[in-house]
Amino acid sequence: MHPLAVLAAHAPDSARPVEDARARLLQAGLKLFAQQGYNKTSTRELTDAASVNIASISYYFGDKAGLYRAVFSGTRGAPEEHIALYAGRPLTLSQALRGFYAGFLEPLKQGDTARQCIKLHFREMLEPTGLWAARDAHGIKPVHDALVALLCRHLGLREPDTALNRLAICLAGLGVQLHVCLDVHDQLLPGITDGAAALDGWADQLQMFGLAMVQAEAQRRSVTVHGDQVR
Amino acid sequence: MHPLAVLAAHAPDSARPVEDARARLLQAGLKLFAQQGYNKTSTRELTDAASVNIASISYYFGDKAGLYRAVFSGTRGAPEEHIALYAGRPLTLSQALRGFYAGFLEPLKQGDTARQCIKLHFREMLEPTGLWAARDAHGIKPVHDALVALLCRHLGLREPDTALNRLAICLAGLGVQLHVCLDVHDQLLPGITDGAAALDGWADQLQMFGLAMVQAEAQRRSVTVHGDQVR
DNA sequence: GTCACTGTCAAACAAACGTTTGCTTGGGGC
DNA sequence: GCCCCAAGCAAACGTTTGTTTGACAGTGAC
Repeated sequence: MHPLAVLAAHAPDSARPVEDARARLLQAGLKLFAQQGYNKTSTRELTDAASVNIASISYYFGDKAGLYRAVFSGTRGAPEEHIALYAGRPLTLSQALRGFYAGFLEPLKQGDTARQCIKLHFREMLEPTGLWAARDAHGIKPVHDALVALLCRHLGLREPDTALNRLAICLAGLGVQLHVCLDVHDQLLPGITDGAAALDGWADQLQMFGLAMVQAEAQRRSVTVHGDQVR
Repeated sequence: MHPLAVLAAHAPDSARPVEDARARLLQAGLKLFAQQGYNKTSTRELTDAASVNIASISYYFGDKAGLYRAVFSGTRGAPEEHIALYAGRPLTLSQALRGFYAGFLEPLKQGDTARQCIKLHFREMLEPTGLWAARDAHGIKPVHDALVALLCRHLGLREPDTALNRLAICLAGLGVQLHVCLDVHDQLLPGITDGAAALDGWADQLQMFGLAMVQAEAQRRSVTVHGDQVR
């Protein structure tokens, strides 16, 4: 190909990229790191996807780890953290659970970016790179504690015991599993998490299941949870 | 160090290894692949852990992928597959769920090897290497189908619908999440999955929660599941 | 003794990796 | 004119990756 043909082909390109190389790198980083993890993503793969030179990573972020940190910092918090909004308020258990699971489902309603952010967070949670300093800042413990406090209040306990901790783990697990196994589910039953209607169905059912689990635990303790009822 | 010192240090070593290099490689492979995945595990790391020469991988298994396949083939099936034993038999729903979750918990009662086998299976399920040919042979779909069939029978349905599929996903999800988040849980609440007594507690509670979820779904459909009761 | 075979070893291999270098470009300030 | 500086580029750097090589020691058969 004639050298000038390249310039000609790139001519309309130079009008398009209002977003600079830095932004494109962050975008490609989010996509690729979420898709295939940190180690499996090479620097050349990143710069090719972003259509920038290899040296740009060093130029803008110091190194590959710097890019990862920048990508991770730019993402919103994990979905479970919605619980903080509901745990402290005088809502019924049913309402609190609704909000809890809505936090998990909301990112699925939005675009690819939101999905990728969540995927990256779960990746970091299940297999820490060590690059993201926050030991528990991306919030497993505080979320669990909030959930435990909520359950204690509704079950009339002063202190959580082992069984209540297991209940909290299982309640959160329903939401976690939804994201972790997302690809598996979609391959097993295509479209089971696609569309707003399907996600609303999930919200209804998760809320119902969560409530049923709490009430089963309450019944085991011979305690009644007032204000709610398995419909 | 004097060259002969190495020989002297290795002298008692040559008496120890009744297990040959091949077996040690398989052992190290299971441990490291389960711990840190395929890509993060280098060949030198493997041969160092197995105390064999680098060339041994090529000699015994052809290449690194061959070693991985050999390791994976040597592991027992995933824990969920116990459901096949319970789904077809005329047990109560409660008994079937007991058996289902027992399948998840049993490997935790056994030694490190069993834990590593399970970890490797979940790794392959959530993030396929592509080296293990079996697309669904390590059994997500058949397990789901068996669970769905079981639920259909107990809920009096001819054909599964979306809500029932979601129920099956959530039931299995409780068991899956237990393994996937094992390290997270142990860091959050140390010892929550340690010891036979704790695992029996998990079995009781998972069975109870599973039953509660099924019955909540039955109630929503205005159907009664006879023979079982949320205790 | 010689041959073939098995197993192990240090050394080297090409390829891919993350990173750095030195140079060029384009535009604004003086 | 000049200098400066952000931005981008091809090329190379040194390391690590997975793999292969050729030599060496041990063993049993003939």
